[in-house]
Amino acid sequence: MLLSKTCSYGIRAAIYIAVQKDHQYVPIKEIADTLKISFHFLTKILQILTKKGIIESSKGPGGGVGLRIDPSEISILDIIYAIDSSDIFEECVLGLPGCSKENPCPMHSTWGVLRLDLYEMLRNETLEGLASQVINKSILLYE
Amino acid sequence: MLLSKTCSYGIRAAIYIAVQKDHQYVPIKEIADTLKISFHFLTKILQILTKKGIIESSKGPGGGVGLRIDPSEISILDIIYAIDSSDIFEECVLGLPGCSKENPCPMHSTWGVLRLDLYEMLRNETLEGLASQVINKSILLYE
DNA sequence: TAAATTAAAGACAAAAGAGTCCTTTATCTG
DNA sequence: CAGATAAAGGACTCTTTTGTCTTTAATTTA
Repeated sequence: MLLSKTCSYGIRAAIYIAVQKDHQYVPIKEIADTLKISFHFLTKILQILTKKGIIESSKGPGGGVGLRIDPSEISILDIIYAIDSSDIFEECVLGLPGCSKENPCPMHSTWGVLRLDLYEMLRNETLEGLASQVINKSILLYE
Repeated sequence: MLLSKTCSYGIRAAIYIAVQKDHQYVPIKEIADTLKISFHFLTKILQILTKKGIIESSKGPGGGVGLRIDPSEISILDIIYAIDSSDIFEECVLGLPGCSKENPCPMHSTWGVLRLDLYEMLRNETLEGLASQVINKSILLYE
C-alpha cells in the first residue's frame, strides 16, 4: 500500500475534524465511532498530529481535538509527512541505496515522473477542499 | 513503500536473470551475492516466480534459474502481480471498503489518475528493455 | 555408485505495523 | 472540592513482513 493504515486513518480523521467548521473541539471518541477506527489507536495517531502542530487538543468536558490552523492551510501532503514521513517522495522505489539521477535504478525514471505528479496532487489537496466535498456528500469518509 | 521489499528483490533478480541472455541457468547464490540479498530469502521469492511460470529452475550442478519465456514478454507489472498481487491497482488508497466511482473517498480521483499512469508504465517496462539498459550501464541493479 | 551441487521446503526468529488496555493528567461542571 | 469527562502516555499483544537456518530432493559428474 502506498500509505500506511495509520496514515489513512489520520487523513480521514483530519478531514472529519475539518468538517466541524465552527472550530469546536470534537471528541476523539466521536471520530473513532463514526469512522469505525479503534478509539485508542486513533488517539495515538492524533497525538502525532498534535505534536506536529496540525491539530490542537483540550482535555476535560467539552474537550477534544480541533485544527490548529485554517483548513485551507493544511494539505494531505502535510499529514502524510507528519505520519508516514516524506520517504515516499525521496526513497528509491526499489529501495536501492545508490539510486540517483546519475546512477538510476530500473524504476527510477518511471517512478520519478509519477512521484512528482503525486506530490503536486497531494500538496494541492487541502483539508478545506476535501471537507467541503464531504459536506456536499460528493466524497465519503467511512462505510 | 509502494512495493514490498520482497517484490523489489524479485524485480531486481528477474532483471539480473534477463541479462544472462544465453539462457543458461544462473545459480540463486550468484544472484544473491551480486545483488546483496539474503540467499535464502531470495530463494523463496524466486520460488514464487517459478510457481507463477515466470522463471524455471534446475537443480544440481549447472543448475539455477532462468527465464521461462522471452524477456520481451515479461513486464515489471507481471512480477508485481506475481509477488505483491494486483491490489495496488485495485484497492482504495485510503483503504475504504465502500470506495467506488459512485462513492469516492477523498483520494479517489487524485490517486485514480496516477494509478492508471503507473499501471501503463509498469506494463510497458519489459525485462528485455531493462536488461539492455543494465548491459549499457545506464541503470544499476545494486550498490 | 558416491560425492558434489543446487533448488525446494519447512521451521523458526526478529522487526515493524496495527491494535488493545490500563493508568495518569488536565479540565470542566455542579 | 468532588465527580465526570476527555486527552496523554505507557505496557502489552497480535499480525505481517522480513530474514535465518536446517533438512530434503533432484541432478550432474567423476
